[in-house]
Amino acid sequence: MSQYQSVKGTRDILPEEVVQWKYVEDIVNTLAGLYGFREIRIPVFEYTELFQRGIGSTTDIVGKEMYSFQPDPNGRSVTLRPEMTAGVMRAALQKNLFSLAPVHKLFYIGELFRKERPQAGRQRQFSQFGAELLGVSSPAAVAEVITLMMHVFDSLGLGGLKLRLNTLGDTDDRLRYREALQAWFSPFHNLLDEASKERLEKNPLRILDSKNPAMQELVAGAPRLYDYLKASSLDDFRKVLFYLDERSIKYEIDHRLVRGLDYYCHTAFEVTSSELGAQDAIGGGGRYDALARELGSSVDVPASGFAVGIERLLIIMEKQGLFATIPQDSPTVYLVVQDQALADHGLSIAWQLRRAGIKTEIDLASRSMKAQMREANKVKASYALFLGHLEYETGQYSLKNLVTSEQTTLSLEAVLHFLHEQGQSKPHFS
RNA sequence: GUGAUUGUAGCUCAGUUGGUUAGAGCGCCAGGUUGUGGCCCUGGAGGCCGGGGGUUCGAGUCCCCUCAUUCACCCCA
Repeated sequence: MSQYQSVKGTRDILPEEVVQWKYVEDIVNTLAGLYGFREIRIPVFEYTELFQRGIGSTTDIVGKEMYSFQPDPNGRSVTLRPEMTAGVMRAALQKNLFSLAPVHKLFYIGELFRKERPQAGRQRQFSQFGAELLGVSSPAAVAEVITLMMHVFDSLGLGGLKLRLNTLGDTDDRLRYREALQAWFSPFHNLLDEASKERLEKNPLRILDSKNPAMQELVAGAPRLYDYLKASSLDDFRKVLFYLDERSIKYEIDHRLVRGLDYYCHTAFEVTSSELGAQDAIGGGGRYDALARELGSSVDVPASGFAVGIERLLIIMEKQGLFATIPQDSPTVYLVVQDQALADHGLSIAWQLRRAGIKTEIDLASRSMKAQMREANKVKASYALFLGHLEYETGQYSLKNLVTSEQTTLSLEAVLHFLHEQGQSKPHFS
């Protein structure tokens, strides 16, 4: 064990795993593009107030999970981003994107930081991809965002996911419901657990999705937000469901689904997987019409978005054996050099092959031919190209197909030609 | 922040009621004749048994502390 180890809740992604990450990222890039979303990259840290305003000071994220610090003695407090939405909206407002066009469709892939106790599927540094559709208040926008998210899951081949939806109504609806909830819970004040008591004051809706069985029992009899929705809110939600039905996207309606962030309104959704253990949410999102105003915008910017946890996604893919289909990035040629005397010549040939766009591996440690062959086999090279003294003198090289074990003797030009014919060369810079 | 769990070679783990030089499999390295892999065989390197203190003639094995890990609660991706 080395003296230093990675910080609690962080981990290294080694090359074998990076392949998996890129595979996922490629699909995200492709599909987001297919739906007309363009990538945005924003800073990993922001002024702390952005998150306090944007996410809500009553949330756990802001209350106890942020990594905040002062960049200099007189500086304002800054915070490592614990989520993306607030930052994306900030960027859009700061850059006046809405004066260029009323609608912006953005997606992102990036790392987030929350100071939580690590456990299965939860780390202090983790990654999400997500999309934000800004400037559209139609239920079509949420449907669009959900559809993209589910399309990604589908393309990756994930099975056994459950999409749950709820509607939180608009501000009026929630205000009236909030009062109704407080009135209903008040007589049971003594039965509430610590967290719920606090929520009763600050954000009674959050009592609804408590995991505490005792609370759930209590909640079962509580009034439903659904019954407090005005007609237009109800229509909005029904329209979302209509779109999902039309696209054959399966879902469940869950009246207790509230979501932890204050900025949501109308449709909220969450996707869970039974493969994940206790932290079973792989993605979620919803509509957040009030966020822009909250951040000081002078105009309304209705918005919808989702975020998906990449580490959790990869856990599911691993468990479902979905990595087998990822193509291996193995070399085409392993150049086997007889001995030290030919090492420099070997390097020269390797360089020529690479210039020709042929993925070539060579042993820089001058090990025995046997060792080189074992290595060639281990890295799954397609061919071994032998450079011995005979080849050096005659200019005729032995090329061995490592799958069929067939071996032929060719000039270097013929080797290049042959590999090009085989489609083994790739586009390159020259 | 709370609770529980585990901590022996790079990895996965054995290590009996505390008793001599701490083991296996995989991986790694090198060989198995003269320039060639996968299988097989042989050999080798690699462990202050997480760290500190204590009990004991003697501790990987018992006790305490500490650090780390993992899982769960809270909450979220």
